[in-house]
Amino acid sequence: MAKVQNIKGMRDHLPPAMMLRQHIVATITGVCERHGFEPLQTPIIEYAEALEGKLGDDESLIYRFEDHGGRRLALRYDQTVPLARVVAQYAGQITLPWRRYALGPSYRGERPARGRYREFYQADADIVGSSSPLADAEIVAMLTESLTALGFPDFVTMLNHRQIVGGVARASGLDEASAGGVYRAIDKFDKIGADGVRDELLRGGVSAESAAQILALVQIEGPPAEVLAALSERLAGDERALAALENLRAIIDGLGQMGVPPERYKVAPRLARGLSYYTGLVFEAITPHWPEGSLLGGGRYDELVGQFAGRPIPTVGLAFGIDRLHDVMEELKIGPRPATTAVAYVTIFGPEQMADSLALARELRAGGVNTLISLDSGGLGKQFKDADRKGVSYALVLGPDEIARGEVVIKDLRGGGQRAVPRAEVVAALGEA
RNA sequence: GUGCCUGUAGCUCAAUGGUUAGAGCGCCUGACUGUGGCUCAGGAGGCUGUGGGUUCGAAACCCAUCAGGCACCCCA
Repeated sequence: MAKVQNIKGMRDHLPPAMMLRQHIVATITGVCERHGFEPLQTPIIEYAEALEGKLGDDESLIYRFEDHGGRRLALRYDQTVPLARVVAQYAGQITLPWRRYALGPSYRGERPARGRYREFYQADADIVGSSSPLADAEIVAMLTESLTALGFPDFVTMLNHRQIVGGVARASGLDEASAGGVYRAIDKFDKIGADGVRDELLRGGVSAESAAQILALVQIEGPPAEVLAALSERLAGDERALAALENLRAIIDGLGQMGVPPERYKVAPRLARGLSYYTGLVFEAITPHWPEGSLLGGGRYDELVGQFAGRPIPTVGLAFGIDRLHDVMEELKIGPRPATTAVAYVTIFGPEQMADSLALARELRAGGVNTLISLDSGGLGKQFKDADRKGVSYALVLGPDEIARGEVVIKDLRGGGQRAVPRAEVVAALGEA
């Protein structure tokens, strides 16, 4: 007999979890569509070649295999590479700038942990073909709207720019090659502290003097305007870093004008982010309730999309990790938690009343009320118990007396109590309840 | 991928190497032939993750394997 087991790092989502997941998805796609983003879906499988050479060190995490024809294929690693492929492949049918969102599973062969799985769902939202700081700001605004709508009480989005991070490294006399180690070290600041970062930098061959400078830059905190001012002072000689600071300033202005609450974002020079394809803005939303890491992140990547198209196509975007959002919401006990999809449970008094009950169920459904019909006419007690255990809020009774009077009894299984309402008013009564 | 911890009923957990592996919750039946939750009485449910080994004897000790958790790594 086959193993009764799912694959390591891949999960089944039973109804209670699935209902929360669908709420998360509906909330996020709602925000996307209110911003005029268009949906896109691509296959889970891509040519391995399409994914290779874009992820830096972690290509070993890609699931690869051969199909029956010997083609080298791979499961997609994120939604970004397929986006780049689509933009190049359908260049004639897509008008830039293009706002699109995509929802679906991606696969990484990592060691699973809490909030991190080998199969995970992402909702990806990107603005393709614009380098305007307004595009960057809109993405961050959508992130803020989404997390707020989901009910996250206290999240903050940390903003930084890759060329500021690069400037930090350059200011310390390091070349691009050794910069990667510097990014990784400072990215861990919140986890291992200043001394931890210093140790790691020294181990990586950075001089004590440079390490001290990097640490000083990275620890600058305060209101965005002040942080930007302090950074431009320290990075004064670095053209690219100054341009980046100007860009970040424009993005932050945009956030203000879009009405993003100031307490929801801050400039954080220590934010680096691992993915190597980011070129401009980088950001991560964090909450104190999830010390394991970020809720979601993203940034600007002006070169990746162009790799397929053969010309630069500036793009900024973000990825919501549905699984991670779900895990955190589960832990914080936020979000709706319906026990089932049905609101009403229509009992069947007996064989004589079955037709009336089925007709009532049909009326309720036509009126937009999710309705469960009993499969058992063997006693009301049993049916009430069934309805209660399913978590349905209202049980409806249509016995001989009710039918004679043209009424339906609505029994409130949550609060207790019951009342008789005229048959014609049942949908309205449940609608307002 | 590396290191550490864990795996016993549907769930949460008990059980000095020694009878037939237990409890709470949940589940099923009944008390209750037009009314769930509360109460009471009864009942079902286990090759102790899997496969080897040590031992007179293993849920417990050893090895392997699978799965989960934590740290590293990285990230959604």
